[in-house]
Amino acid sequence: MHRKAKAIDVAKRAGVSRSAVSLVLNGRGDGNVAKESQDRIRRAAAELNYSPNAIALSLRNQRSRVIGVVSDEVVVSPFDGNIIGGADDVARSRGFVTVVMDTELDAVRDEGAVETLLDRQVDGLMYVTVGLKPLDVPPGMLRVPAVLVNCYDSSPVQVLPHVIPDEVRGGRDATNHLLELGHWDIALLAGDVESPAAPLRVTGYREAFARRGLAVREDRIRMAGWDIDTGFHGAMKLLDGVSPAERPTAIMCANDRLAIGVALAASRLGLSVPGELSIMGYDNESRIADTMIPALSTMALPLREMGAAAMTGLLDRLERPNQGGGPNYGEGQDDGGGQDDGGTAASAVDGSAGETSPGETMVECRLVVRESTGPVPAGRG
Amino acid sequence: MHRKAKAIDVAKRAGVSRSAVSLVLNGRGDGNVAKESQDRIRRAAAELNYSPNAIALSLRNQRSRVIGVVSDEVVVSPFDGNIIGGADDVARSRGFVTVVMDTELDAVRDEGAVETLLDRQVDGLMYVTVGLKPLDVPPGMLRVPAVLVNCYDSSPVQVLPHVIPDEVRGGRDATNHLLELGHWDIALLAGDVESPAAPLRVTGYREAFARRGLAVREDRIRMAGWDIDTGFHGAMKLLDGVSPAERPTAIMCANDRLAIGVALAASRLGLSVPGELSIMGYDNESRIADTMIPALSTMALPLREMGAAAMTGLLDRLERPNQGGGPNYGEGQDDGGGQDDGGTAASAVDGSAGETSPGETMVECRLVVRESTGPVPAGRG
DNA sequence: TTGAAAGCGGTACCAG
DNA sequence: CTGGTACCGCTTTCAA
Repeated sequence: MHRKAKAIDVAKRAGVSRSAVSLVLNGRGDGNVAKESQDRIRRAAAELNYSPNAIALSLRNQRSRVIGVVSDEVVVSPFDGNIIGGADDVARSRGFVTVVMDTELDAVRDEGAVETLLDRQVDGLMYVTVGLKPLDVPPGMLRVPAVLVNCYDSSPVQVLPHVIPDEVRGGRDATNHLLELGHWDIALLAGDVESPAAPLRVTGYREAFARRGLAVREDRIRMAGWDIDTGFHGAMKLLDGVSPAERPTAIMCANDRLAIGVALAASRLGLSVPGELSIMGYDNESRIADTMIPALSTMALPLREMGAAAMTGLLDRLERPNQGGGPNYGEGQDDGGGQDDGGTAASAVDGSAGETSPGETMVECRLVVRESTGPVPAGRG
Repeated sequence: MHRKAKAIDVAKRAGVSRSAVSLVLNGRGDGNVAKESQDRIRRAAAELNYSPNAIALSLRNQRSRVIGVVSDEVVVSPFDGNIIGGADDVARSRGFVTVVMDTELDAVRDEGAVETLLDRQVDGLMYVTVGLKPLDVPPGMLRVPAVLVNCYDSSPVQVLPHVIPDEVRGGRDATNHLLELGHWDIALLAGDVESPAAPLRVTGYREAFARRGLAVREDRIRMAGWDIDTGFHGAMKLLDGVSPAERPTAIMCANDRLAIGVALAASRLGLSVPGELSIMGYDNESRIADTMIPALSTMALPLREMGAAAMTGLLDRLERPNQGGGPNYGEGQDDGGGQDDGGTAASAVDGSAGETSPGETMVECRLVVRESTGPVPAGRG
């Protein structure tokens, strides 16, 4: 097992110069290199298993075809990994590679990660978070085209485009699903107030009621955290010792783990799901929602689509040179306005993504109906 | 916002040559550069916010201080991300960075990922899988020091060291925990046969019984998959319509989601946990095991420790040059033996990891006792 | 103590 | 159509 072949090795073997090798292997052989030489070069390259040294290439070309992905905890946490999957798909299909660095929620580390990536000449940067949240954008991110996914610039001036799920609509559609099944007494276990996603989903819930001219009972909305135990306790309060006529006929949860807690409570109380109680999840957590007993109806986050939309927009900006959105090379005076508007990063992904405001792309959540929701019990319609 | 400063900019600003800058910033200033110049250089560097271009550095030094991590699906799946977290911790503490590429289970892509990483001059490679499994090692991995985590070379000659959890011992310790609580009729929901982990955990279960001279009832062991629904159905078969004297007093599950299914079955049947039935999980899945109702006793996989042990071993090999284990540079004849024995990659991590065979490091799982296990019910001891 | 120059592996220009 | 050469940013050796 010898060291890797380099261009000069190929050149020697084919009896030509390095430059010829370069031209041919980059498809610029015709018109510059004799057909014969081309063949010999290609053959030699294949035999030596030659591939150009990406490092040297990056140095020479001043671009690396690498997109740096920094995440707050996408890698180590069980959630939202598919954002990176979706982003990586489109990156690869366009000849880029992504390298991921996870900061494990250490805010100091993200600046370091960005600098490291920048020092490695990444052509673009993408920041991905677990769960929707405002982000203190590391300053380095402004030096190359960049995009935020599942998060948004917490500063008043939004310089970077971002891609987020349409949580309001998600909450509304989830509620609508229940409304359409005849439920009107629908409790909402809504996560905690610190998370930006929770209130948005609540807004959607309210909108769904409002659009039908139905009043929402405020005591049906409970901030209940995000975990199984809080879902359980929330449900017990709603259901335990309450007469059938008084209890909600459906419980909508801000995530699937909450829904597990509710299901646990229901079965402890001997309530059948969805016969006596419908349960709606959120997130469509893989290996959870689909295999629950009963399988959870839920609202799927469009993770892959978000990643894909973000990467598509980023690469579009990258490959459309001198169109703004690129790094500020400092050549020429910074005339006028000053603030870069983020270019046109938005890109529709199979119809489910659309640009909603300059630099903001919202992607629709997808309703997944399984077994945990059903018609409102007789007598409560 | 101008383009990044380079060494020559620092040199100009400090009124010295590029070489002086390089020397000083690499700590080799004393004895080569006048104290005064040193100060000026350092000041200039700070003012310009200079950091060397890592690409140029890699090209020049032929080493990048980057470790490439390729995973089958660690990033996109909800599991085992902490292996990478643990690995990254030690890499950073030793001045390396890790870049992660996920193949999303596409066996073709892993070869490509390895080549991409190699072309980018990574100093070492680490392959991480979700769940213990044999691996067809991509040939490129043999070109630099490399290590396998949570997987092992499927070929007969094991050239690469690997770090895996001690599943047999985990199964044994879990079973022991139940045995110590007085249970002897312990059912085992054991995953599926295709996974290497499942049979190992079963082996541990058998060992625990054997060491106490207890016979295991074969009909108590069921291959039940890995998900909530299969756990539920498995438990229903064990418990539904079975008299208290006949049913197992504890169910041990091969993972935590199985345990959720069991808990669901128990509450549907009105069985209290752990009063009438103890439930034991495996994996200590975050946000699941700790928040279940009741909180799950489980066997924690030593994910961070595995990652840390693997990275420690890898870096040790890397920084101990010409000691075998490094890449074969092809200089000098390949004398004798031929097969690289993998060097001494094993490294103890706070006492819980030990080398068990050449190139194999096993890390102990950790028993986590919570609320779902308790003393055997009266009358069944 | 300092600066000039070579070279890491490529690409691209330019003279032959 | 071909080969020589400059250059990307940095480290390192060597001569002044």
